[in-house]
Amino acid sequence: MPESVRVRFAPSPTGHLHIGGARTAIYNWAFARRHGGAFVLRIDDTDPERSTEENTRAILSALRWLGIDWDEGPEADGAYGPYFQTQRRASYDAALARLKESGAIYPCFCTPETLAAKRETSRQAGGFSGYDRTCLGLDGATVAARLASREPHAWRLRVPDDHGDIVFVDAVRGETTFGIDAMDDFVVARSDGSPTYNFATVIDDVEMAITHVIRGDDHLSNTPRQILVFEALDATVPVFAHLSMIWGPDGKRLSKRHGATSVEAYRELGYLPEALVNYLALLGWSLDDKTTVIDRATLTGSFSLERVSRNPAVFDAEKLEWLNGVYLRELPAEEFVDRMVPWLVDAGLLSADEVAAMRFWLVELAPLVSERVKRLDELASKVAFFFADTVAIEESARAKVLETEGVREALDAVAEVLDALPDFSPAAIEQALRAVPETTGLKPKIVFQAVRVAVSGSTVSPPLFESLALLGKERSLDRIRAAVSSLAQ
RNA sequence: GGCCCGUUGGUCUAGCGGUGAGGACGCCGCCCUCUCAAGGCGGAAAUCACGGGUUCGAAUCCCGUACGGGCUACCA
Repeated sequence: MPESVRVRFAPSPTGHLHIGGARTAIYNWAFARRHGGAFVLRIDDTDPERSTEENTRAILSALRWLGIDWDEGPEADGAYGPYFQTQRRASYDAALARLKESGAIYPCFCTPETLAAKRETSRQAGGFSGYDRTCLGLDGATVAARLASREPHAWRLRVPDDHGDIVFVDAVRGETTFGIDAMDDFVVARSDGSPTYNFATVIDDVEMAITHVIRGDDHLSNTPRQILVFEALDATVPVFAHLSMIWGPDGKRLSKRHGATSVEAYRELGYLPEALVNYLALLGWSLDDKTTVIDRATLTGSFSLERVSRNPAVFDAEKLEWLNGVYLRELPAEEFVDRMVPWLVDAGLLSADEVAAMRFWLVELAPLVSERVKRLDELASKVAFFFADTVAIEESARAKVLETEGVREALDAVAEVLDALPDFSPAAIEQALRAVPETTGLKPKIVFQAVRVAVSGSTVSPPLFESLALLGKERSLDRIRAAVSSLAQ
């Protein structure tokens, strides 16, 4: 690429960061990183009704959590600011003045009511339903007089009469053509002087020297209009790349009724940001014909618009879960502990100031559970028995496992054997426990399950011998003996 | 209505004129195994939306049709 790449992500702070928006951000970011360019974050906060500072903060924090860093934008400065549209009004006004000067735009005094009525009738008749250029036909004196009388008016971009069809090469869709006949003189400035979206966006992209506009499919039809603005401004038209939508399982646009849709919600559900980024990157882009697990470095090193898919993608929560499990398993124990601790603290299993002292123990615990969860939020219930003083034994587990002929005696024997162990290591425990069945006549599995239930309260737990070792001799024995006495008649 | 865009197993995708249409999730089975996972092996699952062309040859190129989506605002 000749000039240095500059891309932007321009969310509207009318809500939290949506999964679809996150994917757009990821693609922009990865593209910028890949080409050594700049990733600009711009806040499209021109809708005063719905935009809030709180949403802006939430979006920034979601992006940070994902690890999507921006080179310019809020809290990052940059030479092309300000990065909030509400602070860029002077730019829009200046551009408007320039276009008035050049005659590229003209005032329109038509009222919204008459426009709506005309639109309705022409649509009924079929065919073109754009503006009929009533106000373009006004003579100079009339316009001057009506302007002078401060009659309310919007400003419209005049589509040049000699303009051919609008053709551009979309980086993901290829050549796309819009017939010029279907283009009407659209409004660039409202009667209150404020710029419309299609105008403001272009001014911003021009002034921020954006080279590639990577955005959602829903803007594809806006592109010819925006190209007209670039041309009126005599600015270089950037490369456009339109991403298809993300759908829910029913083929409809992803929305709340499909479940979690915000990045924040996935964080709260116990997903790892690297897994979410990987999953989203793959939702419409592929590295090759076989790679599914793609780390950040690979993504930023190999992302390309050519490999972005053109069709809409259904969001598959199950695949995301699987991928999250993959990342969880790959985490080194130390790292896993760092991610796990907040969840355990939140669940009240330990307090923040106990963590340092327990670190070594937690690092031992990590591998026992890391390959048994797909989300961080499953952790607390799986390890709770390690932290409790006593365990509540599940009724079904008691009935199915403990109340079996010979189990009481076996547990007695287990307690005795374990008590005699000088070394309470997993290996020693295993050796000792395997010797018990021989004396009781019960199958090893039966005995192991009985110990598992006595100690963890459930028929499902992390590996038994390691768990006993981690729990410690004393607490293990207490629980086994408690189970025995609860069985005594 | 008009204008654009899209269509490969249930899902995400590879493919870019000649393939047994490959991979991943999910599903099923077997193995491993102290439970659960993880892992290993194997399997079912795609008339490449449909119909016409072009070509010796089409999932791949062209044209229609159907279905889905977007835009068509003084919303973004």
